[in-house]
Amino acid sequence: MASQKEQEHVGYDFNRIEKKWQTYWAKNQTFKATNKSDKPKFYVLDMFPYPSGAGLHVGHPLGYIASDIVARYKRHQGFNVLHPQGYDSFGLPAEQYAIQTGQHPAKTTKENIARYREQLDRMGFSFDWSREVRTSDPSYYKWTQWIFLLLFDHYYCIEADKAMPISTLVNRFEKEGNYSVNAVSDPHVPSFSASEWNAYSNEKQQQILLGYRLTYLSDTEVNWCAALGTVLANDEIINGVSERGGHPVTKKKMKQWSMRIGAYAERLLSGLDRIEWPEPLKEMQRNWIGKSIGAKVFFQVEAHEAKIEVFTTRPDTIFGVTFMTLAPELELVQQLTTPDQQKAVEEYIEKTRQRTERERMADVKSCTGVFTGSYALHPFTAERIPIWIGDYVLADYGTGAVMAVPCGDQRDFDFAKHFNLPIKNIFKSVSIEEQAYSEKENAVIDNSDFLTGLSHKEAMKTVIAALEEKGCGKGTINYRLRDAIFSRQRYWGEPIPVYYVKGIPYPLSSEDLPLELPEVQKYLPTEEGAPPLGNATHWAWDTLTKTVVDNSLIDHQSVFPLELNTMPGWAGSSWYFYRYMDAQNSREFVSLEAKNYWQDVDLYLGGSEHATGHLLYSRFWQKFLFDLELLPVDEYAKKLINQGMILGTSAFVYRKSGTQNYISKDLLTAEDKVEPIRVDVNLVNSSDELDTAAIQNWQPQFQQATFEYSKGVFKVGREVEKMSKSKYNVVNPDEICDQYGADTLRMYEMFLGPIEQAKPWNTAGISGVSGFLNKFWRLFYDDQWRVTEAEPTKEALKITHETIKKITYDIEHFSFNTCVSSFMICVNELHRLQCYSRSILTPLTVLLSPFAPHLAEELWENLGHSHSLTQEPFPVANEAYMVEENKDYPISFNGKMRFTLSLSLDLDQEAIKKAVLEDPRTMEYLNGNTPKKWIIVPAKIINIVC
RNA sequence: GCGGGUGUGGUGAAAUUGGUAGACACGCUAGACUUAGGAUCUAGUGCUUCACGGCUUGGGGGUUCGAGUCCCUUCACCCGCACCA
Repeated sequence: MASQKEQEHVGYDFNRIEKKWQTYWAKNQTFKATNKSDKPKFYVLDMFPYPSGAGLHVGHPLGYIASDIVARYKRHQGFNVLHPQGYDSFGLPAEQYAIQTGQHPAKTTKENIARYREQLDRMGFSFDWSREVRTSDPSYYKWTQWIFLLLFDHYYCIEADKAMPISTLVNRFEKEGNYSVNAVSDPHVPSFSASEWNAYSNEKQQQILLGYRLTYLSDTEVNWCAALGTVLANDEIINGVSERGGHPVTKKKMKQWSMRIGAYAERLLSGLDRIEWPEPLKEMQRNWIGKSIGAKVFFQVEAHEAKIEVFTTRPDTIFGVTFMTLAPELELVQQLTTPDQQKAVEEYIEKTRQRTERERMADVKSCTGVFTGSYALHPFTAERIPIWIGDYVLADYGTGAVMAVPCGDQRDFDFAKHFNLPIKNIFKSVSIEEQAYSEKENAVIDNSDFLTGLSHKEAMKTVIAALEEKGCGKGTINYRLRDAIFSRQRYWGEPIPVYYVKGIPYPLSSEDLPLELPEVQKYLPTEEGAPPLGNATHWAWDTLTKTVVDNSLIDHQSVFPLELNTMPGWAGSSWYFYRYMDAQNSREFVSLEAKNYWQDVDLYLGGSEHATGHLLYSRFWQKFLFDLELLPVDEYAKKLINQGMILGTSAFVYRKSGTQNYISKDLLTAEDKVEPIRVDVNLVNSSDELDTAAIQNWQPQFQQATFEYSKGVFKVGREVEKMSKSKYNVVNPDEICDQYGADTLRMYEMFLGPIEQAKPWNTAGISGVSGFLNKFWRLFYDDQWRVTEAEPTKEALKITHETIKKITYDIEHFSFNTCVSSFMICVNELHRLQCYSRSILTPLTVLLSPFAPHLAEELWENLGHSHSLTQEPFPVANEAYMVEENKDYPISFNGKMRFTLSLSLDLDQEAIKKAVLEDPRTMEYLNGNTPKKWIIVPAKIINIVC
């Protein structure tokens, strides 16, 4: 049998061993975590995968391997480890597959999950599968919907700086109106007294309350992707096109659910300082939140009731204002436009509306705008300031209006130059002939009435005080973070548990959750253009009659009384790490005992691509649930590591234009006109040589192909890019497991390089790791059992303890690649020393187990143990074994005596000091012409002190 | 444009606080054993030189007895944000 022959030279039978131990672990529930333990807890979490139809490729397990090493290591260290896994199983691909094939997304999702599970199991991960979650499972999304209802039922109180029940807000409105209420709200909420509030109709009251709720329904300018038929969140758009599919995105006004994440902007920002997340990722979140400190200024419009509110970070430059610019989308624009400018303004608005996001972004340089015909009055000088509109001003940042100070802002400067508007210099001894002067530090304000002569800092203070006193401005902090759109026009997502009466949304009772997805005939929008759930009319009425107690509250006139949109992908992933703590609980989202015991995630592993999506939204929900005292901490992950992506190495063949003739890469010349064509990387060997026979069966287009070989081989071109099915560069972990075994795959992925680095997959080096595991095996077996009871030599002890020390240190620092190297050195040494001593091999087996768990278990059993080594204490290095008798150790000597030994032995520092001072070489150094700052401690000193 | 990161042999990469640069592995070269194999083992392998030696961490400069590591400057590549007032 071929496989037997293979095993013969491979050394150990990984197929048998891996299957054996995977079965053993499953049967004995070896990795099941308990929610009660005397041991300290440790929670290691992976970002759960979306189960796509393509299955796992070798890039996916990278993070899982790293986290598994940590989980197993921590178990050895005596921790009660929670290491769960689940599936983020709502999502677009399953739905698009459903549209094409009519297969229910639940069915394909289930199949994909089964496939994922099979692949994950093969790699020997120590997941506690009894805690598995699936976001698309009603028993899970029940609680996602429940959290939605909580958000609906709360508002953000600025005084308390936390979320509070909407009922307390209603109480205040009834007693005092909203004049003194300090809450985060929609800017359009009117001011009212208690008597006005009490006189409002229920609809009006509900409308107002929506302006306060942490999730709310509003007409929002959204990113509409026509090709996908849905809206997209800002983080789902990359370079102006949809992240998924790369379709164009335009602005559109729609009634949408949003999440008032802006209320948490400051806490999301300050919380970053308390968590150990990668600095670049924190920086990304800081940028996304985009805090800027400045002021709001109100400009009275001449001969008009309206005031224009602007936000500026440079109120100190207010005397440099020569015009104002409004975003074209602003409603105010209609009111301000004078009759003779009407036509121009309308045309301009229409033009900007039609531009896609991408066009607008691509075209940053051109300067466009129109004069509205109106003027504003300067708050201090009452000068007339022309009001323009221009699409360089964004409607959804700040107030959508800017006071233009061309001398201090380059964009205002360019606009002024382009439209020949005046430019006034308010900076002392600075030329603004060529460009604006945007420097803050050295600016001295000039030509500015009471601000003249002040520095930027002083002027800021003075002008804000003056504005506030005059009642035409206010110091303000502005955030770039925008409220997150929460509605998706999709089928395969959590239904939003809301019904409508006269257009006003009311929540379903939490008793009636989950609101389950209905069966539908088709997964496309209805003919009226409503989302797919619009196809399930009977479902809507059934739900209402079953759940809404008061029949009179049901709007029988409505065409469709239930919410048709579903939740976005990030809803289910924003809290799943708490569900793992108590996954089976049907009464609570997580029990008090479970959350109090596990508290939070100690180590979270995942990709940095979630920086401004999942990782920000989940922090937001965390803080909200913390405010409600439903969670014990307000940051859920103490430490986060971004594993780098494993990239594919695509292969290309070159076809001579217009022919079926392919030419080997090394024969290509610059004159050749060729088209590069991707071919399956599995048909190419590690020397970039293509199997030209196999490729003719791969795709029909190659059946007629002729190949121009070079020295008998056909070379392909290579390019590193993202691993993806469509690029034919996917390497399947199953194949690696078949050929080398899971332990080899695990160690090789770690060996590839630092965990945080992106790196191309390359199978070439795997034989080194495979060889190492066989060498390890051969310390135990070489035709026969060779473990001895002999006392190890000093040398063997030294290398062993050095290895233990190094690997412990490296695991703690997530430097798994160097761990593998240390193992290799150790095993090579032991072979050289012919050391097969049980007292050496026993600790090494435990040491290896986080990396190559199957092999370690097998060897452990062969060493005579009847139980799994999972809970075995991790070996501890004894550094006394590491001292070499005839080696000198450097000690640094920085003026003062300061000892830095490469060993952390518990040495008598005073004794060393004395010995060093007495050593003749010390005086030699100290008296030498070139004073050295470091000296060598002779080995004998260490020996003396030891 | 702004913010962040990375540059070390043919390749992936090591180098705890500044202290023998290139550990470990792939690849390559030679050899041993072989029922000739993608097994195992030994030796060699940064560049340069016959050799002694010299040079070497993208380039240039600085601090230091000593710099891959710290500082300045410059170049290249990667990632994120992008008219944010």
